[in-house]
Amino acid sequence: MDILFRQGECSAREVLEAMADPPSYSAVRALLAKLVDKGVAGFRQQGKRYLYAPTQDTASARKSALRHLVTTFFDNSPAQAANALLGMRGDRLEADELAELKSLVDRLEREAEHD
Amino acid sequence: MDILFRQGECSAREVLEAMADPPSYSAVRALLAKLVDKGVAGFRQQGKRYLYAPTQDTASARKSALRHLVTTFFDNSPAQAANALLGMRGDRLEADELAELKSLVDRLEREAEHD
DNA sequence: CTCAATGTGCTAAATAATTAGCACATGCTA
DNA sequence: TAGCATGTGCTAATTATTTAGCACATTGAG
Repeated sequence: MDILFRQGECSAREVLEAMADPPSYSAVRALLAKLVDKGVAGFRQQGKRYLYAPTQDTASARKSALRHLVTTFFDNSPAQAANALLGMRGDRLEADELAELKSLVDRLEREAEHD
Repeated sequence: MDILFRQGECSAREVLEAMADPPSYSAVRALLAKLVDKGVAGFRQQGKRYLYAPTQDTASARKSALRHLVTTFFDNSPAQAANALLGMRGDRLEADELAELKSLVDRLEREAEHD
């Protein structure tokens, strides 16, 4: 599923190639079929091949992944998690993203005072 | 593993009880034994029972979980992820956490100008 | 002490996942 | 057109996981 979310629509072979420690092609096909009949993935036919994609929309998948991570590793504190996140270096930090973050923090601060 | 990280050291039965859709007790025992011999979990004996815990330290487990999430869902942009995180409502947002966040954002801002 | 609860070690059977590999269809190139 | 690469549908066999349940040890209550 992670691969489908990261890469978007992809074929059985593409999923296989994206896997860290790939099983056989047959196993990947069986797995994708299982995801489909569990309902978490869907597919469409393009030419001769099937392209698989998650059924859940990205926004809600993101939200539940975040919630899970915050629950598991950060004792239900999103702020603590955000803190750790901003400490990750070496990745893109665009100016507009920063500005947005700043205004978010400001807003949260005002809301906190408000209580 | 998530359960071990969330709850810390726990017994086979506790793991079973914490599982969303629990298999049999035997299956949990087999699973924990497998985690141990894969090296990702360890255990110590307390009285008659075994308490299992992750071998990886919390800090690095957090870091790799974050990295994985950012890669999978946020196109490698920690700022975007932090943004989404701060948008999660209904959880603890302590004043000191906010202050820390604010100073972090400020620091990142200065570093950005610096380039 | 005696008994019940709870834990581990173990095993054998059932169930599920993975694998290799076939037939057959489609797209591409020579 | 013919040949090859790549795709699906399918099956049978191997391998892994899950299960129930046994014997036995330890803990705690009465």
